[in-house]
Amino acid sequence: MSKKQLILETAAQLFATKGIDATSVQQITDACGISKGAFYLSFKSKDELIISIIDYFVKDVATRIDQSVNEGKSPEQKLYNYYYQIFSIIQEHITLASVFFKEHTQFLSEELIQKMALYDTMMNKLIENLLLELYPQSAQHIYDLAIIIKGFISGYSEHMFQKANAYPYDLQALSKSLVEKTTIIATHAKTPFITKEMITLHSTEEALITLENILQEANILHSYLDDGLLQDSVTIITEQLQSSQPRAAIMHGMLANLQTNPVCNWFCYLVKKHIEN
Amino acid sequence: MSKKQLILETAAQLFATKGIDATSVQQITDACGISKGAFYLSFKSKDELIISIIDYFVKDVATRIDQSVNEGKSPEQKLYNYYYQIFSIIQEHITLASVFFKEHTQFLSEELIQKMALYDTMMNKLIENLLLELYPQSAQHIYDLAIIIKGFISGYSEHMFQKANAYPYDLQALSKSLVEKTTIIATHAKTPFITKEMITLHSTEEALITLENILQEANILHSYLDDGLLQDSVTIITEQLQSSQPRAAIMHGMLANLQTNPVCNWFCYLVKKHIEN
DNA sequence: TTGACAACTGACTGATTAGTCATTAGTATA
DNA sequence: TATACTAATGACTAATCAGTCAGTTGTCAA
Repeated sequence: MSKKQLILETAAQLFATKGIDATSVQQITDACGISKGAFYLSFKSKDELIISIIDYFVKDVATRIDQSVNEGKSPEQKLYNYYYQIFSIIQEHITLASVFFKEHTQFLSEELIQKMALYDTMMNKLIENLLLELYPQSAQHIYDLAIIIKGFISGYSEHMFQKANAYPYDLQALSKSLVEKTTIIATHAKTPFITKEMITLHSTEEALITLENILQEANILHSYLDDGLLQDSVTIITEQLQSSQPRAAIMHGMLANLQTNPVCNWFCYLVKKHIEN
Repeated sequence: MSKKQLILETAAQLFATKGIDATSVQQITDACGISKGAFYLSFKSKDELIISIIDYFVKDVATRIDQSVNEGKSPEQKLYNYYYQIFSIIQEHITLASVFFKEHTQFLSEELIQKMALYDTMMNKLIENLLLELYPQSAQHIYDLAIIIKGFISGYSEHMFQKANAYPYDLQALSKSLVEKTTIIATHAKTPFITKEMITLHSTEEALITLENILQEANILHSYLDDGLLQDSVTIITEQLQSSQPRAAIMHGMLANLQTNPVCNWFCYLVKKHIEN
């Protein structure tokens, strides 16, 4: 393997595990067993390396997909090959792809990752309950449907990103069209792909609505407020929640106070859900 | 607005336009009209700020979606509200979202962006031709179908990322299942969303297969090779392409030489397409 | 063996940036 | 007005890192 290719592939590996900005040229050359100077004989700059890596993998992907599709005997088999080849490539480059397609993961703290997982679970539950309600006869499809719905959103939102300046999207028409498509799939699909074993055990939504978490959220909210009245309202809510007999009228009033400021929405939402239970 | 909230929202704006790493604390405080010290009275570190921003927006999104779904009178309307609310949020935070969901855009050179657009066009054309072949009766749906296919891929691949360690995916079953779902939508969908005016004019695939571009690719490939025989093969191909009468036997032999090394795939692919025309 | 040339090295430079802290400005109270 | 306290400042430090270049090593032809 040429030195240039060695650097490129080693760097791709490091970028995939540590992130791009967190990987210094020194670390790349160390991993290659060469000096820093040698690096600059192959690439003019770190930027050029990054661009080369992207270019390198995009070419590989494009070639393989095109070839694979052309090998299909029938149109249907071509479509099959297209899907199959793309997922094979993703599986092969899974770590690298995850960095280039969602670079942000690197600096998420362990705590935030857990929190995000909770939010995600919450949203999944929401959509799954909705699907069960809508298509009770397609219960075995709801995990596939949930993924497909997310896929719809991702596909059309990426299209929105690209056209951000051109046309204002007619969101009502889009939403209507996606409801139609969701229903079509729910009523006609035969073979679900996601099986029960493949589903992560859901961490319960309740983890978000513990007294402990609400008190923590109260602290966070407090630090965002500068209005003394609102700050006191938050404090009073925490006092009431911790007392043996929270008084409904006080809670109601305090929530009314907070509802004037959108920053408080999340906190109010949690408190209300907590009261309901 | 409290100082903390001011910093958070200003920083979110700056991150959205310049990227996270490229935005220094100094720039944030300048934009807020406060000193650097004041920043550290509100946030312990830049990392805490980043985490707070994510947390802040995730909470906002989760609250709004949940509320909006609950307002739906029927299950179907709830699904509609779900789609509608998500797209509204995306449209509202479009720049911020694009940074957090695909941070890499910041360091892409203008040249590479154009190249990527070409690759993208190439892949779109591939899938659009395929769809026309498969569903000639659904011609007015192919742009929606192309987006949906990308959405399927994005949805299931994200699921793969999460389960990377758990189960090896059965890619054949997945591909089969997606062919089925694609066909279901193609045959049953009534109202396309993407209209003709919304489609960007395609830059032609030919831009990739010009002699000029192939010569440039020859240079790139050359720099990745250390085997003299392969390097010479590349050189000979460029000579032949520039001569008035390229000799088929030579081209064929040189391509055979190169085909032994996967690094040459893309170059071979371009040269073959060029010869075909 | 010598000389010429290319490949390679790693200490060094200059620029940038996160985070600190001694000092100052502002404000409320007595 | 004097005092006490908090909020805010910005020059400074320490660390990192991309990129350079004077010098070294390896190679091959004469």
